[in-house]
Amino acid sequence: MAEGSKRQARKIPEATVARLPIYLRSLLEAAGDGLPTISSERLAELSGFNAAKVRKDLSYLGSYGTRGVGYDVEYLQYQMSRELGLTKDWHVVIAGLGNLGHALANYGGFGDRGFPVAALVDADPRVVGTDINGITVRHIDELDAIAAESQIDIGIIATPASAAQEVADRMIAAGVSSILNFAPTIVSVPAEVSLRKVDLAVELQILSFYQQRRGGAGSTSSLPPETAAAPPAG
Amino acid sequence: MAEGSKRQARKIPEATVARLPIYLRSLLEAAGDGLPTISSERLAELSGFNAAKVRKDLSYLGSYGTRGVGYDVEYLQYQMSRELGLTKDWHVVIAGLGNLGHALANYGGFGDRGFPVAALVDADPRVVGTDINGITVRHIDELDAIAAESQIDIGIIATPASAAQEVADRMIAAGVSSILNFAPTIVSVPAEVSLRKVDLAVELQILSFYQQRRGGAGSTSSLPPETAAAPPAG
DNA sequence: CGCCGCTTGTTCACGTGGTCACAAGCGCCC
DNA sequence: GGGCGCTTGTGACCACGTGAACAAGCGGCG
Repeated sequence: MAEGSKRQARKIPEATVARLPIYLRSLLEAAGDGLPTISSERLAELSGFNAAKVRKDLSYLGSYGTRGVGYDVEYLQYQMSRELGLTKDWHVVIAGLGNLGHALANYGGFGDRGFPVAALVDADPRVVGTDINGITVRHIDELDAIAAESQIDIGIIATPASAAQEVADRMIAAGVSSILNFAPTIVSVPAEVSLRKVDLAVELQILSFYQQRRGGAGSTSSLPPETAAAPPAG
Repeated sequence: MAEGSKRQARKIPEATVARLPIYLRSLLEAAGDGLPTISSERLAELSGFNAAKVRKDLSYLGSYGTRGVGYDVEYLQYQMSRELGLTKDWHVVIAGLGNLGHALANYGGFGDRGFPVAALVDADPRVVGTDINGITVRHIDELDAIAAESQIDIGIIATPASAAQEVADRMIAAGVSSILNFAPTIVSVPAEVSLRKVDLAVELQILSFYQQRRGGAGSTSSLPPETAAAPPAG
């Protein structure tokens, strides 16, 4: 069968992709204020970037703006959601129900934003069988069965570092092709799997570096840090 | 008073700074295995980068390697810790004791790595006064007093988005010059304050983008994402 | 004591991303 | 219906980061 439509798959830079969710959040804010259209300048304020970058980023999605007027908030919101793949729900499995995993499982913001938690898994028999936020924790050995019951799109690793690689391997074996890793260790995945990582200790250490450079308690300034993001690793 | 020593403050690229904590973690691993020295190639394996990048990054710290041999693990570890400002403890205050803040407060990994939690603050009177991991939650209005009692170096914002900016402002007023923001909103800080942000929803949406591009359930591959990090915003 | 292999540190070329500036184009007003 | 102001979209330039290739240099062996 041929490709669905004449979708030419314009290549969107990684740096731009990382900003799209921020734009989308800003658009939601603007829509909440009842604004029908928004200019690149205003969107830049809301998202924390500059207007030129906003315009260039949006141009990768297509020419959805109107010169002299701005962007139609609702329409741009729709197009951006579509581009980000947010028109469908992505089912998430959380592995590791320690402090962090527990907090993630209880956090309701995922389901609201189109990422419902479909399953929770752990290896500790004392945790397996308990209920968290209405979901029963199952053993990680059941991962294949869980994936067979319902589609699992994204795996979140909230285990200790020592277990992270094996958990990732099992997720991939079960058909998961996007992984978000919170464990403070390197996880290797094949090229067709996306991997992103969040490491709290690393973030603190980066802050520590810049704070020390400023002279410990803040005197001469050196370089201010602002977080960027890259695309997931294949 | 003149500068302490002939510290010439070589400029380390932001991208390199973001990798230093990863190298340091890899060095700890190597030291745990009892290795006296390590080559750039092996360090590249452990840290997930390539050898050329490792060598270039390390060269910014100085010529701490020995040709034909490699890098002395312990010495490099020390130099890197010093550069990252990890020779002293950085005291952390966590604002917002919801799911995430609670998990962060209970997570012991911070203190171990040189970032002891010095205080917890919240605005909710039902939370103020409770004990978490041996620390009593205080009201956010006491932030100035808390900072006066003991040095506070880094502020972690784990509040709802609506409160984030005000919390940040109060932290800065209390003398905090490094902030890690978990709230899904833009926070503005003056140039002399470092800001980094972690947004779980954004991470998931980036994964969603690449997964959709691959064809939903994974067929043709497009681009794999690997997380990068930038320096904190001033 | 000289040679040889190994690994670093650096240089160079390339690609990506960011910034600026400006022409194109749309809507409104007169 | 024509002109004018406003905002987009894009093209060119520049800085940064990456990747490879190579010379410099150290240690060990004969």
